[in-house]
Amino acid sequence: MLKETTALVEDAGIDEAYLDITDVSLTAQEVAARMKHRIREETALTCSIGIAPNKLLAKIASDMQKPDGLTIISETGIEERLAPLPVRKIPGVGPVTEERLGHMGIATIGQLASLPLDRLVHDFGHAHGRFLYEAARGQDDTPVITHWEPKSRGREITFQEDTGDRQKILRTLAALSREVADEIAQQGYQALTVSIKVRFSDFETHTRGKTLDEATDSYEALKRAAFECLGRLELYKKVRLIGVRVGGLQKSETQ
DNA sequence: TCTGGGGTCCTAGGACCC
DNA sequence: TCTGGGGTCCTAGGACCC
Repeated sequence: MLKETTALVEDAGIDEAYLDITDVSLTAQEVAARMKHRIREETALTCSIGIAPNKLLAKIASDMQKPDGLTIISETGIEERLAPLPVRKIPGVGPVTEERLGHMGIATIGQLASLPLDRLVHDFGHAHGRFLYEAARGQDDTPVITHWEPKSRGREITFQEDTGDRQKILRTLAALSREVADEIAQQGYQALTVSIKVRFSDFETHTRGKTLDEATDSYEALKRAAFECLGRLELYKKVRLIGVRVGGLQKSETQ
């Protein structure tokens, strides 16, 4: 349905999307009204829409009036609109970053915008520091992405009861490997890396990974690598969760 | 708030090569 | 032989998003 408006749609999860309506002849308000109408008609659900010059601001805007909202952030006065909002309103600022900023006396986006770039890069690393600096100013030049290739595929499962039963863990790991192998094979991918994840009953989490000699979608090969990874972890506590993930996905050349 | 499952991206250290 | 710098790959862990 969204594509009737523009082909530039980025799928952002099961119930979110970004639309680039730069070249749509309707006004943003008209687009929003039509979308709300159609969504209500077809699903009986409301939705919240944010309209802004970029994705970051559109996302923030969409969150500003939650159910059934429509919020527009225009080119002018962006920093003034953002300044009073809590830093947590920035998508990409989670509980950890919020807490760290809090210790620095930074609670709002306006306060964040007062910090120099080098301070943020020093404290948060190159990418995240720069991201925070730009986000505080409402800057975001990332495009609406209409298509991308998957980078990894995984399966994980939490045991009904924490377990120390190694055979059970191995059986589960094999089953998960089977599911992952089948899925990538069916989707026409081969994987170059395999990693496993183990979470203990106290939530302590460890991963082990291995890069293969060549990409594969073979269950046996992926399972073997997963087992080898597990062998490099000492299971000294009961296990709550086990997972397998394959990465370095490449399109299979066969057919 | 927690703590289920599927993802992405980043960082840091070490190995290795030129 | 020693020293150094830069680049890339691998691995483990963590933050964050839906």
